[in-house]
Parts: sequence; structure tokens; C-alpha cells
Amino acid sequence: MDRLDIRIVDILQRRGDLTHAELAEAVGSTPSTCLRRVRSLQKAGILTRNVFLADGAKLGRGLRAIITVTTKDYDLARRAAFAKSVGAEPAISYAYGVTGDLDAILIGNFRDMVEYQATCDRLFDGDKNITRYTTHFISETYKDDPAIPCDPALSGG
Amino acid sequence: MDRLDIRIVDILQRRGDLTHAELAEAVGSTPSTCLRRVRSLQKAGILTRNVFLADGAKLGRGLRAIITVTTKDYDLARRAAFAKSVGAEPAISYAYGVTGDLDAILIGNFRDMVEYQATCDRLFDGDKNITRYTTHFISETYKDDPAIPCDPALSGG
DNA sequence: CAGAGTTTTGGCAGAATATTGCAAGGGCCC
DNA sequence: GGGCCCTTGCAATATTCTGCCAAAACTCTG
Repeated sequence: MDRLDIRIVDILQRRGDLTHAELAEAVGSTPSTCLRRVRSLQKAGILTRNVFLADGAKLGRGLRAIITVTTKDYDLARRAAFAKSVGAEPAISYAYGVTGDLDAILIGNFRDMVEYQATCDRLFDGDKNITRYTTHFISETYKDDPAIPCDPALSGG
Repeated sequence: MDRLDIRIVDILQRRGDLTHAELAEAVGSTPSTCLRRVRSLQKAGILTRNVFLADGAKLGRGLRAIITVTTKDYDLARRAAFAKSVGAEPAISYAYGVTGDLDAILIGNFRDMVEYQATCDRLFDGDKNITRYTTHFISETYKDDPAIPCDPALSGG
């Protein structure tokens, strides 16, 4: 993970469809070196996968919501079960267990309120362990980019 | 946006580095048709861009946090200013204005608590309009995938 | 239901790109 | 300083991309 790797990761997180020649020019190297670096970064699990990002609104899923969840008991078995049921919900893109006065936070892309409520019902209704869920609908997007900054400080690692 | 487009978007959101031949086989079509469909989906803004996803922990940014923010006045000008300052913070990946008893929710990838606090100080300290910010650190990931499900219902659009 | 016009499709060939082997250069440890 | 190992860059080869054309499918009209 030297300075060249950092530049490569930094660029590929923003533009994943560059040719190796373009990438080489952008980072100041050669195509074959870039190819080898990218493959080694993938093998190391630093670059996990290449994806296309899509416009949720144009796919008919413009209703985004952040759902916070509190539970009564949040032990290992219950968390595993929750992870499984969340995984089965295609409308949920992100789901995390968190510290603080909440237990889990979910982010979903819904077609409409009907689908939102149906999803919540499937996830939470009937589960006596869920104390409460609160939904914040996204009304404005200030920033939306999965890129993680590449810190020059880790050149040594 | 017919059934073929939906299959293409569905697959490319998961694997963006397929060759057109592989994509063609996966969706039951031919490479040249896939090329044209992908281009037209990009031009239509349905597929927005192609990126590599990276492992935050391996980039030295394993500390993920969801920060909720409440403000006193959240008018248009203040929201624009907030969007700008959030945009200047590389550690913040997502930032949204939301409905409910919160005004904004941020998600960031931090190197450590020091960087977390420094970022919060830059964003919130000195801004008398920020009533409160509360942080939930992500302790467990149940699901983490930017893919938006492609609903067959929109075949007609 | 037939026919013309329009759009989309599938395959091909040339061009561009990705990939690999090999020799040379540079860094590191002894 | 010498030997070893990793990385680099070039050139050759394999793969993939892409513009083009005829054919098929679809749409609209009479």
C-alpha cells in the first residue's frame, strides 16, 4: 500500500470504468503496472468489487428512509435473526447495529409509502422484542458517495 | 425500460465489471445489444456511474458512525451552507436532510476517535444554529449494498 | 388484415484494450 | 559490495469493444 496504490484506490472509487491506460496517466504510471496493482488490491480485499450506481428515483424507488430501531433484548441470536430478515428485504440497502440509545439503523429505497409500511410490517410486526422503530424520510441529499478517502498516512501499511 | 433493461440494471448494480459477452449471457441477449442498452441506460441517467467499492477497515478507516443532527432554524440558506461544509469533509460519505424529530443524518468513515471528533468540531462547533448532534457508532453490519432493487412493475416506463 | 415505415436486433470486421512473459532496474538484508 | 527478491516497462498475443449493415420485430395506418 504505497502512494501509487493510494492514488489508484482513490480514483477507482470515483471512476471504476477507466481503461488501464487512462488510469496509468491519471496516477503517473504505466498500464501494465496499473493492471497488476488493481489485481493485487482486489486480491487483498481492499477493492472489494466493481458496481454500477443507479438512480433510485428513475427506478421507481425515490422514497428513501432511515429507520432507527430499539429492542428489548439484543443478544447474539436475535441479532443474527434480524440480519437474516433484513437480508431478505430487497428494499433495504444498509442495516447496521449501532452503539448509543438505538440498536439498529436501516436505510431503504421504497417505491411508495405502501411498500415502506409493508416492509416495516414484515420486519417488525409480530416481533415482541422490537420496542420501537422510528422513520426519518430523506427529503434532501447533501452528499451521497460511497467513496472512502484514502489517507496518505497509511503509505507504510 | 423493458424487462431486458431491468435485468441489465439488476446485474450491473452487483457486478459492474462483466464483459458485454458475459452480461449478454446472464440476461439472455447478445453483446452488441447489451452494449447499446447499457449506453442508453447511462445516457438516461438510470445507471449513473461505475465505481469500485473499497474496504474501509483496510484503508485505515474502520470507524464508521451515523451522526444525527438537530438545529434551531433549518432554512434554505442554512441547509445550503451545511451541504457545502459537509461536502468539504472527505470522511463524510453520506449526508441527508430528513423528516421527523431530526434535521440531518450523516454517515462517516473515520480513522479513529480523534478524527471523528475533529470532523464534528469543524462541522458543528461554533455553529450556534446546531442544537445537538448525537453519534451512533456502527458496531455490526447486517447489510451493506448500494444496489437498488429493480422492480418488474416499471416495465412499462 | 395487409403493408409501409420505424425501431431494434445480431453478427461481423477493424480498432482498441487487456494480459502475459521476459529482461532490466531498484531496494533491502547480510 | 554482493546476492536476492520484488517491481517495472516493453513488446507480443489474446481478448474485448464498437461502428456498421442486413434482417427481424414492432407500430401505425388504411
